[in-house]
Amino acid sequence: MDSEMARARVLDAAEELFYGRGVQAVGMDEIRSASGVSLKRVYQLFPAKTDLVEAYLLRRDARWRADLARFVADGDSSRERILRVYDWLERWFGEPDFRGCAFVNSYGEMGAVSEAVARAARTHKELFQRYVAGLVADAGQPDRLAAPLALLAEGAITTAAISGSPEPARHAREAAARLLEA
Amino acid sequence: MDSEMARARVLDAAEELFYGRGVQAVGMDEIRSASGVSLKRVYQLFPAKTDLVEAYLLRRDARWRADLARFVADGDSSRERILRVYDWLERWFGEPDFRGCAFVNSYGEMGAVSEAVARAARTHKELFQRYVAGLVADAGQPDRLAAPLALLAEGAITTAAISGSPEPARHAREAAARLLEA
DNA sequence: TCCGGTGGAGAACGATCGTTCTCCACCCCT
DNA sequence: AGGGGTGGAGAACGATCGTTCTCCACCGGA
Repeated sequence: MDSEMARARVLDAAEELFYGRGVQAVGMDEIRSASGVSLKRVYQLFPAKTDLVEAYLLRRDARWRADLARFVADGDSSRERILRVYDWLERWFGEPDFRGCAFVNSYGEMGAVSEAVARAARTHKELFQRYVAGLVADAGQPDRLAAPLALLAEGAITTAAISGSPEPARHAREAAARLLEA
Repeated sequence: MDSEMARARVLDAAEELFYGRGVQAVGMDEIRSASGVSLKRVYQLFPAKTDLVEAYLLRRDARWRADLARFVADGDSSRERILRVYDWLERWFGEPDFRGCAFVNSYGEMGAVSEAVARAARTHKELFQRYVAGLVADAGQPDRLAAPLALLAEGAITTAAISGSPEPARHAREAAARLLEA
């Protein structure tokens, strides 16, 4: 198994465990056993746990936004594409291992104590807001709609996570549609 | 110092430390030194750390909602009172030690591993949503507005926490006003 | 004045965890 | 065939932390 492969396996295991149970609740030894990569190799690839946490967040950010953008791009009109953001959220909320936003969770857990985690969360949210702003601009809608549309999505993620129901995505979608009408 | 007083001091210290740095980042010894209550007494009052965490969340929920309701009640009209929710959030976001929603943070940190924390977060959010629904009903607005108004508030809290800016409260307020117009 | 019990200070214990080290098997190069 | 270096398994180390225990000072009642 080459180094590329080992790295991917470690990151896969880290993502599943960190996201599913929280960063501090998962020990490095558990990542070793879940990934099948020896502890020595894990520490060669990621010299400290914080490096692994950072890599996990960066990779997840890229994949999350790419998945969202791919789904949204299938919309027929620019207005429809905005609303498809909430459809995608609803699908996400329905996944059995959905547990809210990895960045919000990590920020709540370590944001006060780890500047790297805080920065990763800030960057992720900023890129999401910029993406929404792009959709709004493409639809010829006024710029001021971007922030509330992002807030609705953000609120839906948190509410769905804590309540355990995907319903907030539909409420957010309806409200977004109403904001787009005016 | 009687038992009531000791309990209050411990909870005050726990709230400041747990909210400020996260539950797992704070040791019981630090709560002892911050509260001035001996470790033995702390454990008499709260037999385990989880009991202290639960008491912290319960007390914070009660006070948070009471503070909000007191501020909102000063609004002149029922419509104005709904919008004052976002004004109160903006004041909260501006406080120097604001670090997001204690329940969202605790849920992200321990929700997957502690059913008590998950339940406290669910209850808190449910009571907040019910409170918003009451304001909507008082204003004679349709019930379906309650959920999106709560989502805007929820999104504003998370976004303000991570971005470090109180601005999301104003965006949420403007969007809420627009939803109330239709 | 003695005494039992309450409470404080802090050491001690046991577990967990991040990180490193030891020891050994394997394998490519000459 | 021999040797050096890579990698695996897992023990070991040092720190932290939740929780308990020890020892002692104090204090109200006989």
